[in-house]
Amino acid sequence: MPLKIGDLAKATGTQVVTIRYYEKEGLLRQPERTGSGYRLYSEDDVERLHFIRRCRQHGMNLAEIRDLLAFRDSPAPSCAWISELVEKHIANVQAQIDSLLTLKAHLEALRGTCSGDHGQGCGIIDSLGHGSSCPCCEGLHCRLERRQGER
Amino acid sequence: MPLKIGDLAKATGTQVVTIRYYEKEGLLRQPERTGSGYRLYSEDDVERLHFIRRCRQHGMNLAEIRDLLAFRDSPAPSCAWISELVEKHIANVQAQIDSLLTLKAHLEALRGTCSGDHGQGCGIIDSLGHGSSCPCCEGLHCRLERRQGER
DNA sequence: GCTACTCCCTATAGCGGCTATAGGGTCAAG
DNA sequence: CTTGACCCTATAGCCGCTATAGGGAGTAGC
Repeated sequence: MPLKIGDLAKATGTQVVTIRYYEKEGLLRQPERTGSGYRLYSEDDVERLHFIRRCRQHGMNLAEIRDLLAFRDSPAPSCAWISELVEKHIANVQAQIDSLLTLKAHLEALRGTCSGDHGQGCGIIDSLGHGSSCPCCEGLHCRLERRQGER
Repeated sequence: MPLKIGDLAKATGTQVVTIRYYEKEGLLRQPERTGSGYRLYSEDDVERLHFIRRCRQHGMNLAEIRDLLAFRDSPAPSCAWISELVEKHIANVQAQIDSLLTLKAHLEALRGTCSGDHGQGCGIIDSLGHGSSCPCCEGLHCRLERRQGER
């Protein structure tokens, strides 16, 4: 027995609006409709949507998923490009990781500039620009005058 | 002598349109104008934009940068929140790294499913859904048997 | 029957941080 | 006096949703 959109949403952990969005984008096909226009889905659709969600979790974009679905629907002689796609994603993810590690190092250095040594400037603001000085560590140990009415 | 928007762009490695966008968003203030309406910038503006770009490189969003700029413009008694902001970003970046590492492991597992052992299914498509099988490794070494008309 | 409630429908706009496009004006060099 | 590089404004588009408005359908209890 067919599922309504809300059932499909629950079955796959997807928002109802997102399902309609995927349909509009051509990832899910036009479903059957009841007389009153309600969408009706089958188990196949549940699988298809699971597939899509899993791809999304792997950081693929909708265009890539469309390609994978097309292949799934009618396999072509070669799927070498699928391996390539996965390779590309691995490289991509690795690049993001590298960049985030660098970023983290920078942020930690930034944090270090406000460690409170002997009345030096706070350094966070200084490090970000290099001009005006932040008063926060003007006393010591970078801690907190209380400031009220700060959001 | 004042800079035109293109000069500022070059000096900071920013696109001209992005500079105008920052102005519209209230990160850069309304600059002087020539008689014919060209924007004119000073060295202060160069520094300010450098500050902004550095913050962006640290993954801060425009609202956060607006707050930092307001502080820079007129320092308040406490900047504890700045350290907190940096801490928050470090945690955030770490979370992204963790999530990407997991993702990478998954993608590598996915790649592994198409390594071509002895006629097993390709597994990439299989692993993403779990139903239809990908013909790619049906022979061996993940390459191209023909399969027609499934579903 | 009526009401209340939950679900469903379409259409449109908004998010962030730009980027692109259209349709012009300004200015210095050749 | 034309070419070409620069500048201007205004508006729309990108992605992957999410939110809002304004309504219809279906079911349970009175």
